[in-house]
Amino acid sequence: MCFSPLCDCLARKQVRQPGRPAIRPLPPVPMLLSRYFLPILRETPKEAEILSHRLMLRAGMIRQEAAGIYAWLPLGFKVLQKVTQIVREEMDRAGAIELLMPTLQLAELWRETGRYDAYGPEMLRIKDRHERELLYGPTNEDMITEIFRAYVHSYRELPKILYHIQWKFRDEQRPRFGVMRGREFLMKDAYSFDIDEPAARRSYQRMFVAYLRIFDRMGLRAIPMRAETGPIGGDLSHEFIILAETGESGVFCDADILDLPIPDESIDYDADLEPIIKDWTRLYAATDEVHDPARFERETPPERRVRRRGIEVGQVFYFGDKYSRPMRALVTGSDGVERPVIGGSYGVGVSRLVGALIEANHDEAGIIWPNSVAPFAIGIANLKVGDEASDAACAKIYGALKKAGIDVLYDDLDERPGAKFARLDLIGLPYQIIVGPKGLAEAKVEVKTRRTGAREMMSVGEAIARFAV
RNA sequence: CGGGGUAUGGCGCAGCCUGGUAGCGCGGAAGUUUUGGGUACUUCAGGUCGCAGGUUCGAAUCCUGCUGCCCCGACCA
Repeated sequence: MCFSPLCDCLARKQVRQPGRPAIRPLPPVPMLLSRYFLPILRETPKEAEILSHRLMLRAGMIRQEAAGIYAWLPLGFKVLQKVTQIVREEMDRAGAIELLMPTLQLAELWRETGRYDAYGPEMLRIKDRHERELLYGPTNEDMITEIFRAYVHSYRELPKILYHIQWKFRDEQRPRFGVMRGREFLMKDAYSFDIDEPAARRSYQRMFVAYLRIFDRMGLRAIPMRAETGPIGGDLSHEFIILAETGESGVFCDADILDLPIPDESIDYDADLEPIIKDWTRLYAATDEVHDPARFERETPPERRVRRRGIEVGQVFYFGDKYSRPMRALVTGSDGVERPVIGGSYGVGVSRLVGALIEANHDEAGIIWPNSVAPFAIGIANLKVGDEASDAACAKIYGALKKAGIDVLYDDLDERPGAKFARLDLIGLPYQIIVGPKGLAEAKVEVKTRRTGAREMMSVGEAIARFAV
């Protein structure tokens, strides 16, 4: 089994081999609960309807500041960072290049594509002190195209995929479901630039495969579903949907999709990705918006027909010269002819993913984080603070795990055991090491796996060896 | 954007109909007690009752306007 702190294969392995510890300590910030900022709510705020929203509020992950606008408290922010980092690593692996564009954009830019007037009240418009019209970016096609055209003029510099992870604002008529449908949200948006349609198709495939890996690393089974392509047409648009009871859209797919293999980290993005895409798009998969019952029944045997609910966590699409033509983002081909660069864009709802992860991973007691995104990998509960043996055992375990570079939260508060159990279960750390006089009387501590509820008594040394490599 | 709710201490709520010094539970502080799944008790702190007007001797309560938030629909990463 792989224990390397630098290896990102662990989340997936853990999902497929439940019960085996796999810790991914990045970035490790060991913490004493007495020094942390973790405002747990015992009762559920009434405004929270959906489960992930309730749990995020109760676990002290977020605080609502306005409709659809949230402050990310330390625990929530840690998860958000871990999700962000996975997205970043997989984009980088696929050859995309990170930059950072501003949240505010000039209206003038959006007028070039006609989108300033077309976008509607969903776009937040602002004026500065000089009465210049600005907007809080709901997306960045216009700006990235502006950047691209300023510097790139030759096919020799292509292909390029640029991305950033930045806050967006869409003034939704009705924000709800906590971070799943906020007005302000964190999104990874990537943009590809190619000389022609076949090349653009290859960029699309790169992002498609990268998306399979991103969600897989978070322990999510995201199903690419053919989506509406808008005015440009073509067959190149997919939504990535994860199955969850509380999903917003109905989902219909072939059960076999759920077992398709995910390309591992050794994948060569420069190779032909067509076979992978074919595998993943061969079987029926559609949201209720584009669902074709007749075709579903024709192509999918009854026992493989899956009818569930799903949450959209990503979308990829090809848009050709929709922006490059009006904005005159032109590149010269090998034939010496200047033509609009061919583009696509690729979004992942990063902050939404945090909510979606909870929707897909919880029980009555609270959240159950997949290892790869857990805010802390392990929680240590000292059931009797002040008891010499308990304090010493906890200190030893905490010190060893900390030294091993593991993200560990040590509950050193002087509280009742019941409160500690309830809190640890609520915040959903994958493993709990429970230390108290009863166990220590037999020189044992208890290691509990949150997901399965399995408990195992072992010595302090064994508990440390279990997690620290 | 249509429809419906709601606004009282950090959180969850009662009080409003039938105006008369603002209450309960949780949480917080101090203490006693307890100690392996949210312990019990005592004491304490904490609220211009969303905002602005109006009616009245007197308004959380009645009237008018505004705002925030939530839910149901149509729309969206």
